[in-house]
Amino acid sequence: MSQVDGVPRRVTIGDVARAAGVSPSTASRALTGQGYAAASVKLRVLAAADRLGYVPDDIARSLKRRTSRLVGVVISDLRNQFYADLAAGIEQVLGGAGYQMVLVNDDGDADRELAGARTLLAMRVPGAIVTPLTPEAGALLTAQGVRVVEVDRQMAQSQCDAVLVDSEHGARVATSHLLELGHRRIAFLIDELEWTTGVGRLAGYKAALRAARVKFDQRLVARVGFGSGDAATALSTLLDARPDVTAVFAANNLMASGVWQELQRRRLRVPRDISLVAFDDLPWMTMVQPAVSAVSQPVVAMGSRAAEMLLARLSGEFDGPPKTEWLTPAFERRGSTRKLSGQASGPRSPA
Amino acid sequence: MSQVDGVPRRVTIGDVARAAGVSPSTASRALTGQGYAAASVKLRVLAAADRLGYVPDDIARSLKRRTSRLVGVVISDLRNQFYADLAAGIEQVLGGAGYQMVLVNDDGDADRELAGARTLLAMRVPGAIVTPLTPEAGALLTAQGVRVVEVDRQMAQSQCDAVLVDSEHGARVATSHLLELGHRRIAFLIDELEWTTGVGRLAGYKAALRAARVKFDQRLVARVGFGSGDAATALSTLLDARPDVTAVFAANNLMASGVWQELQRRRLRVPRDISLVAFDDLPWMTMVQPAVSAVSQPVVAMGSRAAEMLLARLSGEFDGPPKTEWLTPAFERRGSTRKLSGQASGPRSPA
DNA sequence: CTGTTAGCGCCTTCAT
DNA sequence: ATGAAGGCGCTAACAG
Repeated sequence: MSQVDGVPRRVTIGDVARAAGVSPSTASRALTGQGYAAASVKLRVLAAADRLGYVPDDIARSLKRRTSRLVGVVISDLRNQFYADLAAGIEQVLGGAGYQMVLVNDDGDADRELAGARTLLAMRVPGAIVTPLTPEAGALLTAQGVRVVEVDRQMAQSQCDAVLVDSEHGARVATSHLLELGHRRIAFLIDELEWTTGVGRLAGYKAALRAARVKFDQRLVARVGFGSGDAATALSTLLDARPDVTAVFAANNLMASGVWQELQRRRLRVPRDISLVAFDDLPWMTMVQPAVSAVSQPVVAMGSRAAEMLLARLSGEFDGPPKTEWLTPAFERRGSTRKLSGQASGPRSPA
Repeated sequence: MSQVDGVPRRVTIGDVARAAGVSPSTASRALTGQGYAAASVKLRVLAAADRLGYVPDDIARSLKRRTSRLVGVVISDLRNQFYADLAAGIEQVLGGAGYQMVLVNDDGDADRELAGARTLLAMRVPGAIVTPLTPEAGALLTAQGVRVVEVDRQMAQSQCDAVLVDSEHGARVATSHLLELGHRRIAFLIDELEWTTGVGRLAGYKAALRAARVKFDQRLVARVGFGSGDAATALSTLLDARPDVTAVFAANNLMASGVWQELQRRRLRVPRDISLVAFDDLPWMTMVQPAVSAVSQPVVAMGSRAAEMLLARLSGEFDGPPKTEWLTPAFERRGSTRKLSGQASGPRSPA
């Protein structure tokens, strides 16, 4: 009955069938509810299964059905709350539908992204949700029949569903806010311009300037590395070169954090000496004094929505051509932005 | 060759074998490296596999081997950075060893934890890492031969490995710090006293008081609900009842956040009017002014270590009785704590 | 409504 | 060193 090590052999559907006095197939039908099974028999089988502590083997089931109940989720950095929230939203919907989430972190590395895709392929996942780094990984999966939904950003070439936030809109609103307050020289910090996110945010910034008839100045745009201290350094350099800057737009939460630290280090008073807006709203932004005005993205909802779209694809309920959904971010005006005072063109007052 | 929908039938080891002119068994040996295979044959098989884009089917492989390369990770709340960091640490180690992480969020609900355990059982995971809510889930897994490692907290009855932070030590150091600064009436906010974490933190707090010969006052301990605003409310009630409180110990990052907000709302100046220490250090604690003194836990390392222990168990490399490892937290003294001024017994100055 | 048969894709004896 | 055969646990046809 049990093995030497004390772990009993797992009970199979055969055991249940025997205990209930039926064939394995009948047991299977009774258990899964697929196909015919007399009510009385069904009861007997269920009772036997319960009594024996039967747990169906998903592996065998998946092999037979040629697909699993696993959904791959490939994100860039779980330690960034943005991605964690995304994953949380995804997991919530997936779990509710009986699917499991296999989480792969690619650390922003395209090779790891591709390796992750290959792993998912080997696992025969029916679908995947990715924050894409390159078009390759998604293409590989799609080519093998895996349903893919891109979240947060979209790779131009990709031919799959996507759930995105309207970056352009968010950045435009935030920038317009600064412009309305009288700011004219607004530094724009961003760490990438390859994805729809970076491109969209810069486009929104520019669009707002254009609408306000303020000339775009390339030198106010700082392209920042991905390191944690890079934003602070970049801002430092920029502020030294351009003492006339009166506001900063940090294009994501990492930049915002670096900017905040640098402003503190320089003892610049926000918003008196300089105004700040961030794209992507995080809890710390309302804990600091003053709270940081930010473009708030519905991150968890974005994850949930992506999972819903994927599930609809998998169930066949939704079968049209690739669809892209846009979620609208909300601008949260808080204390870090204020009307530019009298000497609009004067340099910042030193600490 | 390919099906109507354009998705080619997946290439199996049989296809590879045929292309290489060998039998499936030989192809298997060549591909896995298990068993004999002539060098030349191996090369031919590998080439064929590569050419055909062969991806071994993990499901079939798992069925045969009766175990998968998936490790279950059950945590309480991915949106809490603590758990996200834990998961990140786990994923990093797991991924490096060719394992995948199935992430299950139980939302602090015992039923969901148990359901998650059952799912993992069905998936035939060889191991799981859990932040336990109850002993049941872990016991169920262990009983079925799944290797379980508990992280962060330990359920008394459990007979499995665990990686924990020394809560008692951390809380003692933080409390002693306050005592050394002259504080005598230190509020202690905690949301649970069922787990080793809560118990340990309270024990550390008490131990420090004892060492300083300060009488423990039960009325200074606020038992707080799990909601986001609960900590603020609880602190509010406590401060009203005890205007003589001069310092607050928030026993986790959620409490700390609630406390911070309440102190802000009351316009209490930290550390002048009241000192604050937190257990569990989060980024926002160094962004606010003053920065919050905190017991910093090696969260990512704890996750990594748990994964390492699990892998050692799975490989058979480690085979002794259950082992519990303790990681030591570090106290980060920052601006939120300061020496109690002259009128040590006077009430806080009103805002 | 039920049982028999077959096979998902792989690996692993066991012969050769 | 290689191939043939069998089976992991389950379920979908098919026959009854």
